[in-house]
Amino acid sequence: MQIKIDNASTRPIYQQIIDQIKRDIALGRLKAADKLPTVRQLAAQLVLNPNTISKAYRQLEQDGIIVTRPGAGAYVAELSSNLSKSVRKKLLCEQIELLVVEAVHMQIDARTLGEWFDGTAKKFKFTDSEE
Amino acid sequence: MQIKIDNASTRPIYQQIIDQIKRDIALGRLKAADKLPTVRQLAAQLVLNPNTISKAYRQLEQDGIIVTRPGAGAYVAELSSNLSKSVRKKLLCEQIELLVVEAVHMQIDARTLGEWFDGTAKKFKFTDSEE
DNA sequence: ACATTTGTACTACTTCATATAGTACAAGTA
DNA sequence: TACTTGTACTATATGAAGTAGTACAAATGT
Repeated sequence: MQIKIDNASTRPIYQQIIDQIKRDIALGRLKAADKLPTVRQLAAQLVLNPNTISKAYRQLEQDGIIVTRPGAGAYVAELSSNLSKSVRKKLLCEQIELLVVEAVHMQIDARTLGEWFDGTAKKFKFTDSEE
Repeated sequence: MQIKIDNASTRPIYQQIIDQIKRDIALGRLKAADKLPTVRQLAAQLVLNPNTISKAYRQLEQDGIIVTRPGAGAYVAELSSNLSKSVRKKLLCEQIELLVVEAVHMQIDARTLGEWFDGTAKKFKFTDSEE
């Protein structure tokens, strides 16, 4: 596990850990059933309090991203979502709006933003389209 | 000004105000030189402390989104960005990554996400492309 | 069976962001 | 001059974030 904490960031540490684990899974670097570092291992490696790692793992388990078992460890779960399609669309579109608003205020034109979007999306392992 | 505060949201109130003013500008509902509500007006309307509104306005002025003058009021500024293109790209692409990671974990395929992205972007008034 | 490892739960504490409350002031407006 | 407006300041209360330390139940390895 290669996780980097940016202490200058306003983003909470436990959230940065969540971000990077979810990112590694979405990139395909972590796959279902892969073992994650133990809470104490990762805490030692990042020089953080174990409670902070535990908080990140707890949140990831809550969201169905990983499975944890005391004594065994933490493992990547199968991709799944218990949310309805409409709720997922609502959540994502809210995030898309914030992104687009930022782009407009940065005076980035629509074509350029679209290119950056496509270029970024290309790196990730999406679920197959249902066609 | 039509601003709605979601008290159930984890997003700070002053940030919600910033979000919605930037959104209205990006949508074209607010244009350069338009007058914003006074701090005390908006505080009374939303039943909030004037300091909270002031914090939002201060942040917006800091980001060059609005111009404020004591005695006169707050006005929408011209669109501009003092950031280099590379910094803007970095900031936006980080936000795009977070969005795409969320989409992958929600099992939304690339084509669907692209459609939602285009559909949302279409509503906003982008800077013209330089072609 | 036993010792170890692992995630979890809990309390206590510090620090910082958020939000409110109230006052005061300088600049612009009428 | 009287009023409005954004700003600055102090003080206070609340909650999140992070650290520190202890304890416990479940899984593992021997």
